[in-house]
Amino acid sequence: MSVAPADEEQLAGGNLVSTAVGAITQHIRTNELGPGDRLPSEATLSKELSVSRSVVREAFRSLATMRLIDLNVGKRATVAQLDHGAMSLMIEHGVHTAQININQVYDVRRTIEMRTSTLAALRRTDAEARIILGHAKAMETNFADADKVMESDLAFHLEIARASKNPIFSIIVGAFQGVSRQTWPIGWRSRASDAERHAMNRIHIELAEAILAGDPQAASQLMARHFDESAKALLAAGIA
Amino acid sequence: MSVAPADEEQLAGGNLVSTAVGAITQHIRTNELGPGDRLPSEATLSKELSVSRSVVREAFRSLATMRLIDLNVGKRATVAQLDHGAMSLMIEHGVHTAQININQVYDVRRTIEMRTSTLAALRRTDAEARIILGHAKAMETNFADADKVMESDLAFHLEIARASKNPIFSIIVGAFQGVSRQTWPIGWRSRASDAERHAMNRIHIELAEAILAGDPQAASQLMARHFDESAKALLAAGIA
DNA sequence: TTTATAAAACCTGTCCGACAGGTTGAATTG
DNA sequence: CAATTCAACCTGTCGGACAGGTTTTATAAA
Repeated sequence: MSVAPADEEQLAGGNLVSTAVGAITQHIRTNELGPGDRLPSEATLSKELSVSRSVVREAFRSLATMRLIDLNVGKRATVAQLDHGAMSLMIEHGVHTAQININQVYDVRRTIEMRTSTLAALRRTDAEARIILGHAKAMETNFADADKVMESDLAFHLEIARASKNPIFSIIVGAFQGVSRQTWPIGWRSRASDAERHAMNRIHIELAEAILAGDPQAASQLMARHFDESAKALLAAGIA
Repeated sequence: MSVAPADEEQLAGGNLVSTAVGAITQHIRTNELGPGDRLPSEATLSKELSVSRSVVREAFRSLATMRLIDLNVGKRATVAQLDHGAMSLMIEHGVHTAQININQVYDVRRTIEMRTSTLAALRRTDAEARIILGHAKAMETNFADADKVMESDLAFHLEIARASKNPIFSIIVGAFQGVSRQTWPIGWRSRASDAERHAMNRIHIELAEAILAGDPQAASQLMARHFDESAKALLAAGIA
C-alpha cells in the first residue's frame, strides 16, 4: 500500500513528474499489482513523495494516456489491461511526422503477421477459427461496401493475432490499425479490377481455411502472398 | 500556428485532457510539423481550447512521457524524434503485471530479429557492419565481465535493427532492452559451461560476419539459431 | 550601420487553495 | 438483519502565484 521510500530517488530526468511516474510504476511492481488492482490516491502519493498534487496528477495522467492505468472520476486509479493505445499513438506520430513511411509499416506487418498466422494455425481454438473465417467471408459478402470490407479485413488480421496467444503480437497488429485505416482505401482503389479485389478476398478465405485446417506453412505463405500483392497494389498507386 | 477550431471536438473520452491531447496531435498533423518544430505555448492552447492551463499541461506531459514531444523549461515544447520510450514502458508494464511472459517476448524478438538480420545483410553500410562486428568481438574480449558482455550483446542487436533501415524495427528491438536486461543474466548463468558461453559469442561473431558478407540467408538462420539456443538455456533455468 | 548589452516579455515547473460532482463505506434506522 | 442515509474520500477542473530559464526587443556602444 505504501510506496517504497528508498526507491523515490528514481533515475528521473530532473523533473518531479518523471520521479512520480517512476514511483507509481515501482509501486505496481513491488506490490505485484495486476489489472484491476487499485493504486494509492493522488493525495496519498502527494504526501509520500512530498510533491504537490499537480505533479502526481500529471504522472497519473501520463500513465493513463499510455493506457498503463485507468482513471475514473471519484474512483481510485487502477492498473490497466494491456492495450495498444500507446503504440498506436507512437506509430501514427511517426507516420505523420515523416519519420516512418508506409513501406516500412508493411514490412513490419508482413514480418509479424507471417508469424501470427503460423501460430494461429497451431494454437487457434475452433471458435477462433470460425470467427476468422467469418471475417474473411464478410469481406466477400459486403463486397460493395468498401468500408465494411475494410473493417472486416482489420478484424480478420487482429483475430489471427489473438489466436496466436501472444498478447505482444496483438498489440503490434492493433497498433497499426490506425495507420491501416488511412492507407487501406488506397490499396483497394489501386487494384486494377474487381476481379483483383475478389482475388484478394479469396486469399483471405484460403488463409482462414489454412488456419482452420491447422496448416501453419500454408497459412504463413498465404499471408506472405497477401502482403506481397498488397505492396504491389500500393506501388502501382505510386506509394514509393 | 493556430489549432483548427473545428477539430476541437475530438473523439475524446469525456475528459478535457484527451481533447487537448487530440488537439495537439492534430496540430502537429495539420501543420505537418517534424522533429524539432515548436508547438504552441501552454497559454496559447489554453485560450484556444478554452480550458485551464492545468489541462493543457497534463496533455503536454502525457505526450512527453510517451516521447512524442520534448519539454524544456523556459522553452516551447517541440516535436520529438521517434523513440522506443513509450513501448518500453508498455512492455515492462505487461511483464511486471503478469500479462506477458518471457517466452512471448522471445518469440516476438526472434520473429523481428530474423527479419532485421536479413535486412541488415542487404542494406548495412560498411561502417555499420564494422560496428556490429565490433560489438560481437567485444562480447568475447570482455568475457569475464558479464555486465559488459550483456551491454555489447544488447548494442549488437540494436545496431542490426538500425542497419535494417526501418525505424519501427529499431523501436521494437529497443523496447525489449529493458526486459532483456533483467532476463539476460539468467540466460548467461544457465549456460552449462564456459564452453557454451563461448559458443554463444561465436554465433554472434558469425552472424556479424554474415551481415558483413551480405548474406541474408545465413544471417537470418544464425539469428534463429541464437534465439533457439537462448530459449533452450532459459528453459533449462526453469523459465517455462 | 552594425554589434553588443540590457531589459522586457514570454514560458515552463511547481505549489496552493477551492469547488463541483462521483464513489465508498460506515453509521443509523426500520 | 437489511435498507437507507450520510460523512469521508476521491477525481476533474479552475485560478492564481512565484521562481527560474529563454527569447525577443530595445537601447547603447563601436
